Amino acid sequence: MPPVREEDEIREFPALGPLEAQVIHVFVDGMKVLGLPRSIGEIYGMLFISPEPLSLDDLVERLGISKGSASQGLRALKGLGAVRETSLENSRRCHYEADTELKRLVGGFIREQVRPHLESGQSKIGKLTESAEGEDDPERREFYLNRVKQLEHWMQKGRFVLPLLQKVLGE
Amino acid sequence: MPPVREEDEIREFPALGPLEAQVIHVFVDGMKVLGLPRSIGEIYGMLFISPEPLSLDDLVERLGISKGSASQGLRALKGLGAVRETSLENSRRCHYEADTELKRLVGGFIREQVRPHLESGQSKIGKLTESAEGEDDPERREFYLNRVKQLEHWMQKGRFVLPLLQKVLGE
DNA sequence: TGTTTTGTTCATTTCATATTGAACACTTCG
DNA sequence: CGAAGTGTTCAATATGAAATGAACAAAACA
Repeated sequence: MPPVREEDEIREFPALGPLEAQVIHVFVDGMKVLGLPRSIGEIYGMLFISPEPLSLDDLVERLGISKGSASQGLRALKGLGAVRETSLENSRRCHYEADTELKRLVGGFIREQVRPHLESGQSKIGKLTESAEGEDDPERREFYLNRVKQLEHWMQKGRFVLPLLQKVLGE
Repeated sequence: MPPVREEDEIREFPALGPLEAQVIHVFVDGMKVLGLPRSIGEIYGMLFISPEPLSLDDLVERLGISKGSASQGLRALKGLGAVRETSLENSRRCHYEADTELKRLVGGFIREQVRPHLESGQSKIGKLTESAEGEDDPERREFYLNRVKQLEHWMQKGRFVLPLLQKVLGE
């Protein structure tokens, strides 16, 4: 497998300059770490490095993605509070710009991506105790109940740590 | 689409009791959030809820996964420090048990999954400034340099927050 | 009203990644 | 030594999530 040269990466976005392409790569990687699709990274990166607000069709052209992707990506980013709509005068299209307040971004991510999973885990764990109680062998039952306790303890830590994170990262 | 009943989920693991199946589901979901493959969640979950250490073939049988998956999954879990090898007497096979110390788990995850990405992002961002300097229009250049600064600032926060996380979650 | 612009939806396709399983290496035993 | 037991590797495959794009609304014009 030949190594990927930087030029190759940049040709990925024929409509963009090197800086824009590099920034977008950073965000694509970042979003991947957070479990978000690459198109969302591309869109946010594009808006982040654009001095002017961009319309949906701007994104479609510059990134070479479909209208569907752009639409869905923008919806998700709005949900995260990562993108602001601005109604530019002398155009009836909607234009978007990146919101760069870390506190808001972290908050949105936690609200949309972390909390739901924590809560569903929470409810799953709630049902575990009764399953453990059903074990006949007392030694095993003890072990199982301990493990369930452990899980509950971890969840507790999780709930404790989230607001802390928000506070620390809040500028 | 008919709703998934709990029985259906449990039939997924014919060799397991309800408690084991439920616990494994919790870990599969959890690992998915962290971006790790389901087989790793299954293996760790199985070990977590097993009172005795299990061999590779135990995992293959009980979870219904391939030897290849089990082997690779165990390797990854060892890398994360989430699994301990114990050499059981009267068996020459290697047996494994879950390590449940949260501090160790968080540390392993940060070391294996988070740090590498942070560092690659770091180096990418390092190269951005020169690209921004290349912009001719002074107003745009100013904007670009500000955004790059912003990125650097975020990275800094990230590096600052990780050890804090480890400390807070350390039992 | 009909037409154009703008954006959304969702069945299909594409693509990245996880999983498989057969071949392989290494031990241990007889 | 050969045979059986144990675990790894990796090319091929299966799977699931994301991207596509055509059909569809909804609004803005003329």
